[in-house]
Amino acid sequence: MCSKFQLQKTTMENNYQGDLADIFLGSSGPNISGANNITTTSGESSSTTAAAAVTDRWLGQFPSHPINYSAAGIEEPSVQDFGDPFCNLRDPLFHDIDMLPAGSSLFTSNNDNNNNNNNNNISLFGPKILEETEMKSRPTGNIFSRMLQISPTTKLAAAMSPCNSPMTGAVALQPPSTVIAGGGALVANDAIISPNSSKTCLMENSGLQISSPRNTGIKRRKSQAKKVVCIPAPAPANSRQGGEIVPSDLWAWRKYGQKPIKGSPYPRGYYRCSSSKGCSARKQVERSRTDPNMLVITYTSEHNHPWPTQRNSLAGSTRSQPNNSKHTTTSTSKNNTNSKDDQQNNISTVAQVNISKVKEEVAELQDLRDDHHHQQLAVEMRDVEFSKDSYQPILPDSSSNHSHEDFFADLVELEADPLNLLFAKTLSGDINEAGQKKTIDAFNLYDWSGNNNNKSQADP
DNA sequence: CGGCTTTGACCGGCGC
DNA sequence: GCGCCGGTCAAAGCCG
Repeated sequence: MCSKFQLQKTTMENNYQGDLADIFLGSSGPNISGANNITTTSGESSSTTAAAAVTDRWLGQFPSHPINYSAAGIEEPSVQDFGDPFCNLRDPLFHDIDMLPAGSSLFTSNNDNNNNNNNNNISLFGPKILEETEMKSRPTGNIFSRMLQISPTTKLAAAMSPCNSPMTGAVALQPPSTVIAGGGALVANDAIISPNSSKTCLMENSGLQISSPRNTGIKRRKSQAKKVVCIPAPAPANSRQGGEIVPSDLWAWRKYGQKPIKGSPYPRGYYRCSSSKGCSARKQVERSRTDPNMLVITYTSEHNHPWPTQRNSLAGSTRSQPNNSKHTTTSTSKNNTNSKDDQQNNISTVAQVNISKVKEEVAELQDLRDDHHHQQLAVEMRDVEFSKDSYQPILPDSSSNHSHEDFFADLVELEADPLNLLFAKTLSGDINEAGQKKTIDAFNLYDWSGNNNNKSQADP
């Protein structure tokens, strides 16, 4: 129950600071169990948590595509398969396949159902970024067999047809260091899978060519690592001519180009990180040519800076959403009287603000601790080995010998990953130094009402 | 005024 | 070598 596993860097670059592997995928699909069933750690009946709320509300942006499992030839998720109190928690928000210890079989194949009862032991939070070599080495029959690696040298006939899988309501974010798949698709290092499906959501990647004609002549086309995310398109394809409504994430992106792609009726948009000058992070957004309801986002390179927490660094990050042009981060920061519809439109923006708040709260808690050792861990969190038990949600019947020390260790671990913290807080609440449950307003995180006047909002 | 999107042009990789 | 294709640049205009 306490197995440990390594936090690993991606294969891209050593100074990876979280983007490509940092995908959060939520789920709004009604048939994906758990997305709406997250319970609080105290087991309260009215326990649809803020996390679930945020998921729902966030995903409210996106069209819902109920899965017809039978029609799709997909084995419908069964409660028996995950018959444990962790099931619903893990499934919707923390189906972090990447976090699985070697040999775990969270999403077992049909031949692996016997292992399902062991799922209790799987961490919900331990971020683990698989390296390509590790993925390759995974034996078939477990989760990793479904992670199809998309290497830059592999040609795939199923070009840009990632959406055969029944992913529903997946949302992409890029908080550092975590891959969280919420019953939808999981994006790993150059791979994407659909955990609820026997089908693999495979992204053609080799065809994507990254050139830097005006750079130093470095050939990058085949060597450039990429990550591909497939998410439900927030709006119909005809929302705007040539434009896409791109779900914003925690980074600020600036569109620098758009090209029609041969073979696809949909253009591809090119975005670069505008959070920091000199940041080489880029992403490409286009609709799947086989499923216009899905957006294919390809991330290239990585951010060379921490995530944007300043308001201005996020400015315009949602501008690509034409209907939201009046509700960008700027308006969010100075106008708290948005209508409900506006709130929906601003979900991602609010999330960004709340993430900043989470960071500040973490900082406060850390001040309380004054634990130098863990401070050090925070600095080195990317390389630190940690116990996955640290991320075990506190549930009534769970073996919660969860010491306060461990909890604070969690905080440190989570510091660089506010999204993780976001959910961790929701699940376990906050504990002060005396070990008492502290009802920190985790819901502040999900204050979509726009009435949040908390000073920790990023805008000064 | 700063930052954004749009869009045509430019450039390099790749296949034939 | 040539042409296609995709990725990027940069000017122009828009927006708050």
